[in-house]
Amino acid sequence: MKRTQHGEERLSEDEIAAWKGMLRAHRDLVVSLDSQLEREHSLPLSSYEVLMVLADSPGGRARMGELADQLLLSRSGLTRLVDRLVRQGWVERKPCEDDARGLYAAITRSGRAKLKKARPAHLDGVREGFFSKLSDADLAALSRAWGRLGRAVT
Amino acid sequence: MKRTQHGEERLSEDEIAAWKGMLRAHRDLVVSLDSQLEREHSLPLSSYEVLMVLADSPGGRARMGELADQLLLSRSGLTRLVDRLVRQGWVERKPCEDDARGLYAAITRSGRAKLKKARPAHLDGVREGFFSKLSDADLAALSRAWGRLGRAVT
DNA sequence: CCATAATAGTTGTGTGAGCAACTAGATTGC
DNA sequence: GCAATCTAGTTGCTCACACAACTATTATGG
Repeated sequence: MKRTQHGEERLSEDEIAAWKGMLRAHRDLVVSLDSQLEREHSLPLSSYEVLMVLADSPGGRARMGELADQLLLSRSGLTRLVDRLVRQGWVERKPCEDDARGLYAAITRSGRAKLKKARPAHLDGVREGFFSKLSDADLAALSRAWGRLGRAVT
Repeated sequence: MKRTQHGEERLSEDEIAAWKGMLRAHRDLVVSLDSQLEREHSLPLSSYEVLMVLADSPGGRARMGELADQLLLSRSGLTRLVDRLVRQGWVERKPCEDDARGLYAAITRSGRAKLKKARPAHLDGVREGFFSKLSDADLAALSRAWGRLGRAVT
């Protein structure tokens, strides 16, 4: 495994494979999952993820800020995403008892129904495009790698 | 390593770690590299990538279509990205001798100069945020995993 | 050859995202 | 107990991108 040093003008073949491979794999997966959801359930991946996080949250609700953090989204981005979901009737905003500035986004009955329909297909998509192609050893190695990257800088 | 089956309503903890880990790692890295380039060189990552591909292409030029494919970008997206680079004077469009429909995007002298300044810092950023945190075994495992995912479907 | 279809790239248009500025409510400290 | 500050969320604005429609050129086949 050839490694390059600080300041060198190029990466090694090995490094390029690991790095560009990630960019491409990520891209291909996200695009394919998003278009599958859109095609089969008229649901963008971003909306799906909101419903999923909410459904798995206690009481089916979460504070706007927490939701934005979990979804790796800016707060304004989340505001508008939730707007769209509210328009569809899948989410509603609820006041927060102990902080009048705060709001909960809460999944509605109809949101749960939507998610119930979409979830199995989506998870199968992830299994098919990702897990099924990887061995146990691959998965373990990936988890280990993400753990190491996790302790981030800047 | 627990694996879930087709049709199951949830993923296992192990699966979630491997999957969400990739989403987060990718996101953190791209954001950090993009803002570093923007901060230190006023150069978005997307523009940097164009310059890099062109500089590494024979004759410092590539057909618009090929470029779009390499950068995982739509054709129209690339048209506008190249527009911006042309405005900066870092790239120029050149007619294609053997196909009057086609165009080359070609890196200019000033584009090469820009890249020369930005490249070491960017590569160090990748080394710091990615390679330096991973062992040889990790890198090999990642490459292997990307190779398996590569044989894609849909 | 000439009509039809395919291809390369650009342009019109809509959308989802971020940043900075804003509003409203909470917290701190003097 | 009230001014200064901070925090939660939204709104104004801009921008990069994708898709679909378009133009110009090349390839096909009858």
